[in-house]
Formats: sequence, structure tokens, C-alpha cells
Amino acid sequence: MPRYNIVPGAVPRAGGAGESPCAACTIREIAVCGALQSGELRALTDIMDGISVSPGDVIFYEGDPARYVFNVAAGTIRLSRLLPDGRRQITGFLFPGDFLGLAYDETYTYSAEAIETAQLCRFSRAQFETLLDGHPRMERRLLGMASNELATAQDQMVLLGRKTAREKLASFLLMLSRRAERRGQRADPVRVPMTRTDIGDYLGLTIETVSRTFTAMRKSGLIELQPEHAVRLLDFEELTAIADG
Amino acid sequence: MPRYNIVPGAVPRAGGAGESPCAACTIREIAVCGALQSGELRALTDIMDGISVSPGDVIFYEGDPARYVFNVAAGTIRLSRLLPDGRRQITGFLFPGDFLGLAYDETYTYSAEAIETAQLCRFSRAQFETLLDGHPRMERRLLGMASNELATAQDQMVLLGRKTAREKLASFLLMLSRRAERRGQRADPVRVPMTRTDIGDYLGLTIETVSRTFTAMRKSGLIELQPEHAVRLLDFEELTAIADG
DNA sequence: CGGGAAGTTGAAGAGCGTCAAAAGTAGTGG
DNA sequence: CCACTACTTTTGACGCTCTTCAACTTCCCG
Repeated sequence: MPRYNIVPGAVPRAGGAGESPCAACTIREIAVCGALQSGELRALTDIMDGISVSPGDVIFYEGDPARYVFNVAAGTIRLSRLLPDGRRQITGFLFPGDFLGLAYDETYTYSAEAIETAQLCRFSRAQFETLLDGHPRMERRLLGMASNELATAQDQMVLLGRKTAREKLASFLLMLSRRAERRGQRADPVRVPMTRTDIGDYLGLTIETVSRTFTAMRKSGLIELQPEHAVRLLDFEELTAIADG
Repeated sequence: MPRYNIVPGAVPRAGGAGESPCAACTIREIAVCGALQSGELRALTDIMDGISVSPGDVIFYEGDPARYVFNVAAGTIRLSRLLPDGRRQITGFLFPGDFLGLAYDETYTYSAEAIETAQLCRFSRAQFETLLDGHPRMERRLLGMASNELATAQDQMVLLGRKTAREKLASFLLMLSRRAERRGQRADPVRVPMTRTDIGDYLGLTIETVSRTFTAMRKSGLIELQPEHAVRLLDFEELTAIADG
């Protein structure tokens, strides 16, 4: 299984010679980097590498020493944990603007793999922590992001522990839709870049149940399955009602 | 449903007149407060109220404005979320040394209730954040605790999404045992202060399944159900093997 | 085109939930 | 001290949702 390529300074595209490439970054405002003034971006760029990953590439494995933290600049990442017998739980999907590497403890506690071609900003963890020392606003932002992730994790626990297959899938589609909207993409024909296997492993279901539930929702007029992994949400209200129980 | 009583300076017991009550706190080392030098404790005490809660008392409800953060000094707390139809998911249990209030977003995203009589150190969120500004080591510690909580949340997702009832219960008992040990209590006859309902709502099971699974584990010689909600772990190795899949 | 992966559909079965009732436990007051 | 009540836990019978196993179809990329 291939890992990633290091493409120094390639992500995102650099502007002028002395200017930080982050200045042109479209998702900076929703990422950690948004906590920095444009004048401070230099400090960030100096310790950054651009990383390019192809679908299926592993960014790091559960158990690897946690040497880096990342920012997702483009693409989709899945985070997962394995049980010894191969059962898998996907603990989250990351999209542009998301931070990767928060939950560490010397080693990573989960694996990170690319679902779609992705661009990442990579920082050595040690250097990144040093940077935080000098930029308390950034550290506060990171704490806020961790706090948000915890709230998301709790949502997911409710979903996994107490929702039916139908409710799980409705919640999933709405989550994708809302997150796309937050990144400035259209919310309705929502792109679903992950496979049925990924969806099942995220929702605590089998691929067959995911497929059957998609079909049932299509037949009852809730959604429309379009080409290229797009899903139209035909009845937003009803979907929300289903998702919330 | 009663809420809590404010007992200024009562938690934990104060030592001398000018001395911070925290100086005598037995769980300080494992709490956020451990990041402070003993000389800095005064700053913490100044913005602190002691809170006393009885079993069943609500510390705050999901949706309440997030005005305070807390430290658990004694007792057991459960965090939970409700679906509109009453289905409940317990997202975590808190024990002495745990921090309460991390995942906020103007309002609390979960409810916190006492299972056993508990003592809490309460801080106004605004004052606490001001305190953090002046104590970067404490903020870093908080980030580390958030990071740990995220890892724990991911464990719980694996449990909820991919484990069987038997595996869930084994994981639960071992978790209680390990956390008791970390607080310096004995790990083997582990105290289980929560009801079957709480356990079920934590593990994504019904009380009947929890009860049946306890019985099955008892009959196969894995555990022994003792009086006063104590459980002896008769075969640690086997329990671990079951818990890990 | 062709081959492999991804997705769909069907039939049968298991694990856990639901409903119901009994047994145990704890707190209260005469 | 014991009866009374209310709650928690256990146990049983049955049913349903989701899983498992299997075959088939569709999609995609060289």
C-alpha cells in the first residue's frame, strides 16, 4: 500500500516569491490557520510540507509514532480503527479545512487513509507545538476545534448506539450536506465520495443494509441516486425528521 | 428534579487560612489543576465554587447556556443525550479528576447528572478562559485532556458500532477497572455504581440484554456479582481477549 | 471490450429488542 | 422489627431488525 508523496511548497499553490502560499488558501478561514493574521502565516509556511495522496493511500497507521499533524487542504480522508479480527469502525471523515492528528498519545490511535485524491499541509508535531507556544490564539482555536470534534463524536455515539439503519443513513446524508455547505459547496445534490463499505463501517452497518436502506429511501421518494456518487435530497424536512428520531 | 447546592470553599476541605484548599486535593495530579505550581493554585481557588450534588441531581441540561466548567472532585457523573422520543445515549461517565464542560458551543451539548453523591469544583467559563490566558501550561494540559477524550470517544465508537453485547460488557468492566486503578483504587473487585439502565444506555443495549449478559458471564466463571454493586473479575486475561474482539 | 471492484437483491438465520411477570433490594413509617 | 411500597434486576417467550451467505448486476478503468 503506497503512502504519500512530499511536494514541498506545492500545497496550496504559491503566490509571489515572498508571499505565503497560505495567503491564497481558500479554506483558511475555516481551518486552524484562520487564527493567524496574514503577517503571521510565514511562521506556518516555514514548518509546512505539502503532501499529495491518491485514493487508497495511507497517511498513517494506527500505532505509528505520531510525528506529524496535518491540515486537509483538498480531498476526503477516512479515519478508522480495526479490531484484531478485521472488523472496522470508521471514526470520521475529514474534508478540506479539517485538522488531522489531534487525538494522539505518542502514537496515532487510528489510521488515516485517502478516499479521494487529497492535498494536505503537513507539520512536524514538535515544531507545531513550538509554534503554538508563540501563538496562543491558535492554540485556543485548536482547543475549540477539539471541542467541536468531541461534540461530533457524541453525535456519532447517539447514532451508533440508538438509531435505526434508516435514521443512521438519513443522519449521514444530512451531515455530508451540511458540511459541504459549510465549505461553500452546494448542499443539495450532495456528493458521497465513499463506498458502501465505508458508509457501513461508519454507521455500524453492513454494506447490504446500507444498500437496502438506500433503495428503500429512493423508492419512498426521499432521495434520488444520481450518477457520480451524487444524491439528491428530495425531502429535506422529512429526512431531518427521520434523522433526529 | 433538584439541581446542585453551592458550598463556597467547601470542596475539597480547606487547609490553613491562607492556603489553597486545592493543596490538599488528592486527585489534583490527575486533573487539569496538576498543570499549576502550588503557588499558582490561589488563582484557581479565587474563581472556584464548591458544588455538592446528590444522586439524580442535574448539574446541567443539554441546551443550557454553557456558563460553567467543572472539575469532578468526588463521586460519579453521567453525561447523556436524548433523542426526541426519549431514547437515551450515555456518552460518558466521569470520575474524580475528570474535567466537565469541554464540549461546549455556547450551550452544553449533553446533560450531566450525578449517579452518586458528588463534589465538583465549579468555575465560570469566562473566568476560567481568562485564567488560561495567563497559564499556557494549563491550556496545553486541557488540550491534552481533550485529545485523550477524543481517543476515548473513538474507542466507544468501535464498541458501539462493531462489538457484540458480550464484548461490550467485557470492555465496560475493564474500563471501570482501569480507571479505578488510575485513581489509586483497587482494580479487582470493581465498583459499578450505575444501574443496568445506565449501562445499557452507555453500551447501546437494553437493560434486559445487559442483565442476561451479566448472568451468562457469571455462569461461565468470568465474573462474580458481589453485594453493593461490586463485580469480581475472575479471569482478567479472558475478559481482555473478549473485550478486544 | 473485458475483467475486477462496487453495488444490488434475495432467502434464511442470529442476536438483540420487546413485552410480560416474577424476584430481589432499598427506603419509609407504624 | 416488620410490613408496605417503589424501584431495580432477573428470567422467559416471542418477534423483528439487521446480518450472513449467495448470486447477480452495474460501474469503471485499462
